[in-house]
Amino acid sequence: MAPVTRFAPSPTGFLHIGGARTALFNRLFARHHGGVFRLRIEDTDKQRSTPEAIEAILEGMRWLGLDWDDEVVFQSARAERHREVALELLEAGKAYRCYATPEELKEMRERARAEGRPPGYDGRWRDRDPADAPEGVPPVIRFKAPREGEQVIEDLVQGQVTVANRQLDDMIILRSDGSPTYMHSVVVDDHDMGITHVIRGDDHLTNAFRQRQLYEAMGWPVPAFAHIPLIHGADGAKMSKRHGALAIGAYRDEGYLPEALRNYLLRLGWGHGDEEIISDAQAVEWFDVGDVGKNPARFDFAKLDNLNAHYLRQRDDESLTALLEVRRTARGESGFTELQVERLLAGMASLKQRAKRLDDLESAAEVYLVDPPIAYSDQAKKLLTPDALSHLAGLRALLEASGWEREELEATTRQFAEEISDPPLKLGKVAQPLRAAITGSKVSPPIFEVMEILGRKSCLERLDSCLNGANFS
RNA sequence: GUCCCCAUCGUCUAGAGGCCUAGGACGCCAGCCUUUCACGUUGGUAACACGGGUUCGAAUCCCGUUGGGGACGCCA
Repeated sequence: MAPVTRFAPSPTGFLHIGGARTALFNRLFARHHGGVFRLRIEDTDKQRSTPEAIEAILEGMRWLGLDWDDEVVFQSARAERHREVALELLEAGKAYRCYATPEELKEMRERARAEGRPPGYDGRWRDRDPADAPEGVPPVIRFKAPREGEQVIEDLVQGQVTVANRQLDDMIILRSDGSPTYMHSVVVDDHDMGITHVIRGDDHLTNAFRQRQLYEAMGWPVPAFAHIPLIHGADGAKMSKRHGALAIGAYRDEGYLPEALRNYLLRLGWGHGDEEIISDAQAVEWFDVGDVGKNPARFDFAKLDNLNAHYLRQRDDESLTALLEVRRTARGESGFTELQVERLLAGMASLKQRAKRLDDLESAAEVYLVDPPIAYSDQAKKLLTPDALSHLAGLRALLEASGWEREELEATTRQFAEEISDPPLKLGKVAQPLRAAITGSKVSPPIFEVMEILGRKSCLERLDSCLNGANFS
């Protein structure tokens, strides 16, 4: 039977990096086994769920390239069905009404803790006569969990994990307002959606035991579980949603490519021999959830950057130019002119070799985007000593008559430095100030390439403005 | 407090009793390439948490210690 997996985020925050990895693994597992990957939005908490968050999650999934099958299931739309199952359990004597007040519950927990017992509900309404029900108190419905024995889960990642039933209390499946709780909805939905493999974060492991009890009470087949370890921050602390730039959109904004993030996330907790650069097709072919490690991984931006740089170099120049334009218009600035596009396309090959992220690429691309007079960095100014400026003045005269292919430009500059200049100079002595004058920066792509792309007119303009106006020393 | 899980270079990992004087990648350091920066390339640094077993032999199996993490809501 082909497996059916699902990613089931709750829209109380944005899609974060841990959720993205969970979704990735679910998708890869399904694709690998020729199964189905579904998406369910767990929006049963009406107070905290927002339409913005739902949209952000869907957008994050799409951006990351995590396409899902079938329609998105909204848990809130299924409340009636959840209630129906809860009532069925009540009818069958596998659940009961409980009238305990929040104060009583709190006290129970405190006492249990003080006495060294597992904290939780003590079952005081479990076998009580319904006639004892207090007037006017709406009850919750609790699941009558087995008290003896144990729950054994054969987790695909964690291995066999056992918990004694006495550790688990009678959980609420229907709130006093009649709405279903998460623990209950998940089981009903996973069953109804035909989920065969529940792949989710390690933080749900203990939930699995309770959920297993419910499956059994309903006589439903228990799905396979795979609880994958959580991602930790660089400091080893857990990566909470509050930890700053962790929403998936933040990675996009900082200039990470979805394929780089996918590759990075895949290698967190999973490996395939010595493979580091793994294409989507290879990922589908190689990935199996059983190979996921049990130890939590720390998030390392340096490695992500390295992967991102790799995929940046891999991208074609057109798509990179388009990406740059999108970033720009997203800030409310105008798109590129024809000339700018022409220059970017010509220069992209060496530009992308120098960038780790799109924002690096963007600032490196500035050379081709600004009009003179250009701004000079402090380091560029340092390069433009009186001596250097006089060299540039000499070079300018030769440039006037030089061919403008990069090789010709280099030959001209070399000729000036090594033959005309007295005493002779090393190429760098002239090329560096030239770079500063043309680009306003100490670093850039090969200067003769930049000059070729910029064209004669623009370069001489920049040179003149540097030579005339400026006093850099 | 109760229960559960984890433990190989700084980080991600390979390793399923001899192939391990522990491999790869990122980072870091150095060399080469070079008009800068990068790319590329060559080399280097660096780990089996600790203590007991089991075994002819343990990073790999068992137990304990320590250290990390997670779960214990009418949240999901």
